[in-house]
Amino acid sequence: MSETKTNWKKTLNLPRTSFPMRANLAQNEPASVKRWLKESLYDKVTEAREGCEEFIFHDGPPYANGSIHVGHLLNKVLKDIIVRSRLVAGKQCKFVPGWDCHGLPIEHKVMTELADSGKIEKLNSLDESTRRMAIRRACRQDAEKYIKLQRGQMQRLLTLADYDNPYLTMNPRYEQRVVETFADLVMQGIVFRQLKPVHWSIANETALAEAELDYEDRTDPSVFVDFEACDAAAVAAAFDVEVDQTPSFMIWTTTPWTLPANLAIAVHDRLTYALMRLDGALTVVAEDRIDAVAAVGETESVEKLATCKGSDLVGLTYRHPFCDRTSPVVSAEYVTLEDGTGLVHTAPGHGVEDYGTGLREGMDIYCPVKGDGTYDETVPDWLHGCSVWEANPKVVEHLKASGHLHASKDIVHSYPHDGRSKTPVIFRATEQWFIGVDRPLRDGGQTLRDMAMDATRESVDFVPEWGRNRMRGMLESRPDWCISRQRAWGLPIPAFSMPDGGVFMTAASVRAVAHAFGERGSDAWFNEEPSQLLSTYDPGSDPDAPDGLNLAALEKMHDIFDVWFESGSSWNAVMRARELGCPVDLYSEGSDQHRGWFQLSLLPALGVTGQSPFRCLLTHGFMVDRHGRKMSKSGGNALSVDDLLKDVGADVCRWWVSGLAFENDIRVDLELFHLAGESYRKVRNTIRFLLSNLDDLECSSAEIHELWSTVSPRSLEAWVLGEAGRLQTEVMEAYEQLEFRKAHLAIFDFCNETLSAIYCVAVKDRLYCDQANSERRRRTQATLHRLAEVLCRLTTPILVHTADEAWRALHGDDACVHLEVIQPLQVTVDKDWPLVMEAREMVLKALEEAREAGKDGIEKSLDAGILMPDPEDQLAPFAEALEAMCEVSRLTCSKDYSEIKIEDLRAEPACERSWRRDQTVQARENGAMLSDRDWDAVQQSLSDG
RNA sequence: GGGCUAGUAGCUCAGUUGGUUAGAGCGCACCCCUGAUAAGGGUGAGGUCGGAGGUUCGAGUCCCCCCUGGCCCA
Repeated sequence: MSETKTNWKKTLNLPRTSFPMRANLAQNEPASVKRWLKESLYDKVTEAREGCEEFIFHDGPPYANGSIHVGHLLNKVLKDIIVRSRLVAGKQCKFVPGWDCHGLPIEHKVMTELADSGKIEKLNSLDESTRRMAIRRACRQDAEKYIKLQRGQMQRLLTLADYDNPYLTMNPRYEQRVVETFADLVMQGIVFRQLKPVHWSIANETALAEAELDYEDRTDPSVFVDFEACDAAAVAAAFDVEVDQTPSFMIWTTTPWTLPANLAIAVHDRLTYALMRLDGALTVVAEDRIDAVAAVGETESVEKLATCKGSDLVGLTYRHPFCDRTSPVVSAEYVTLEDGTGLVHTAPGHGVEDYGTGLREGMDIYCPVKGDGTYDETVPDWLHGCSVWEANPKVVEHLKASGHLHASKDIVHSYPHDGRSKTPVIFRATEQWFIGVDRPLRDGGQTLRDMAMDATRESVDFVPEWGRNRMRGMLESRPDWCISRQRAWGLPIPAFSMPDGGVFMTAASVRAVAHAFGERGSDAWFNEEPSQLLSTYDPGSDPDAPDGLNLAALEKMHDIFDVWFESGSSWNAVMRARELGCPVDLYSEGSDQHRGWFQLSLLPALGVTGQSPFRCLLTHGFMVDRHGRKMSKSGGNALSVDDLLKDVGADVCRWWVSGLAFENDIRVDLELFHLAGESYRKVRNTIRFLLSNLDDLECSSAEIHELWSTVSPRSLEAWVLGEAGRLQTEVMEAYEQLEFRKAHLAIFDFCNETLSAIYCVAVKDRLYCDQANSERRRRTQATLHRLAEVLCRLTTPILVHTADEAWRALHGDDACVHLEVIQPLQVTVDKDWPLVMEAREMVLKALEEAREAGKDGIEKSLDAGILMPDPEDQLAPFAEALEAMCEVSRLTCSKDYSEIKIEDLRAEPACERSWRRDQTVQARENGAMLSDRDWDAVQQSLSDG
């Protein structure tokens, strides 16, 4: 029996293919990468699309530090899907990858390494320029190392980009463009220098941007301090009472170290304040804070003497508890009753709000704290040279001893920390460079903020749409942009100091330095004299040049640009410089870039060009672990990209990315990659089935086209090609709309349902059992061929390796699917197909019921015949197709049947070759039971040898 | 503390302007096939829609409050 079986097997056209079931992606993908690099695929594709409609995309630069993580994987793969989906749609889409190279993280790491290797002392013995150059050399090497590493990893993710010509923010030509962008802003009159409290990292002795801060819990002393009034009678008058001693104003602070810089007490005009007798002492606090203040001081007796409005207190003066000066009570809107005393300690040199009050009241922006976090000589002796953190307990002790301390208690609160050194930052007033968002531009008179609000109102698209509100909310309230840093690893701000203490920097002088940077790199700032840097500068033709300018007397200043200004100029330094197109059609990054790169690209572009650098912003969410918590390296819940690539391969990672609802949080877990692997395998096996039945198809492409394009509208082929056409439209639209998940699901459903569960099952019999070169089989093969091509082209943006592997199996090893463009697919399909599919569902259900009918149930569908009710004679023309789709031996349609009936055909003979029990089965001359079709096929294959 | 955002079957997600028994895929269970075979097919069981109120004849969908995440700020 088994021998006979084997014999029949030999006469069948069974599937055969070199396209393996197991993808072995980890092993095979690197070969694809190598081949594409060797063939210069990126250049080939951009050349092939020369002159086509363009889609302008711009890559935001990742920071050149460390190995890539899953976040990069998501970001880069999404971008690659965007680019490749435009390419397969027939558009030109260039992609220049970039890296952010300067900045604190690299410098901090390099400094740590230098310290660890004991070189830091030698470094500190060098003169300033030499020292900075030594640091810069080490930083550049470090950045280069990681660019190389990350580039390899990104290529391993099968991304297509101009990796031979990336943009690096540390390249001279890039630096030149950044400084030129700056020159334009200087020309607009919105760049200024100002003393201003900024977040200051004591550890790194630099001002920090918001983006460089981490908020962490910290324990600080929370103190309630009495400031003695100068004039008891004036206070008494404000409250309209008599007093027998000098009252105090009580303030509250969690930064006792800022008390030496106190220059005012702020109250709110409309709040009610009370004159209290607390355990015998006269004190002023907000009426609603009395209980809280009394409680924290463990006060034994509380007596309210009188009340007045805050406005009545304004103008009164008080004596500083340990500095020799008197200061005023002032009014401020931000005073609240949420905590403290309702009287706010104000130090204009140490707080943003205090600073605003100080400016308004004409106070000094007094800051006695030096860059290293210690006090200068303007404070009392006992604090000289003391660090602010040491000062906290000292100040508390001093206040206690002098009787000014009402209460002190440690509290835990959220406090800004330097993201890199993990040390707490302070607010400290320093001279910084700013780009003003509320200063009118010389051209047009609008402010950057107004322009940004206008641009984001309607001329920029947001995906998802809520990004608009988010970004506009940020723009509405953002402060002036502090663009200066006091570090070595960065692009110098080309400002010079003059002998009279003034600062020299005009649009023209900045352009001259930009030119020098473009020629010789920004290292020139450290290696060259001002006269060399300004060699192309002509004071005579610079209307902004100060009177009596003496170039020989200039000295270079030491600030560098905030790295965000560098990356925020990329629309100019890359897209305009390389004539790639600006405004750009799409920027796509994580949603944190609403405040980062998006906003900080928008502002300079508006200042320079008057318009937004992007037409659309796409954002994706952030990776969270399996419990929905944020990913952290230290938490040990981060997955390594290298491990993922070894484990599941890039195509599976890409398949996973394409299926994500990426605008929200993205749960990352190894198990999810394995699940993506299973669904990838489904797609792969479906393609494999198509390919494996094309092994013996030796028709020209014209013949194949003729075969599939002329199928009968009622044939299975017409149906499946119609479905494929729908799929192609749906997927291409989804790509266009940036809805990759939709494309992913459509492709999967098509493979899983339309092909695997329905079409492939239906055509197996004819593929395997029909004569190899019969018209019906060839037509089916032509259809499979077409389906395989459609699937390859549609999956090209996602399954980069697999689509190409299949394409090469189809068209030979010299072919490359990545040069392909989607082709229209049109075939006439009968309108009654929905009825047929409905009938199929009903038959399958009926067969299942027949199967479960007990131990005598019909278990194999080929043992069954179907009597199909067909009241309108609509199904009869599809009987052959329906029979094939249900895998039954016989299907008869008639208006005489009232419901689906299953015929038990087990008494009829089965064909030994096709296992079908069709009525033509009979004993043949060789003794075998075969159907007519199979008997013919056997004879044919024998005569063919 | 503020702005934006999310919370629907074990998992990933759909759920149109409020309207019949809340859908899909995966996974799971059971069955078939062994001529896609480390494959393929069929059937089925899973949900008080984060929680509490409210509006309405009717709410996953609208309003309010709360809880738990995420991003960005303070």
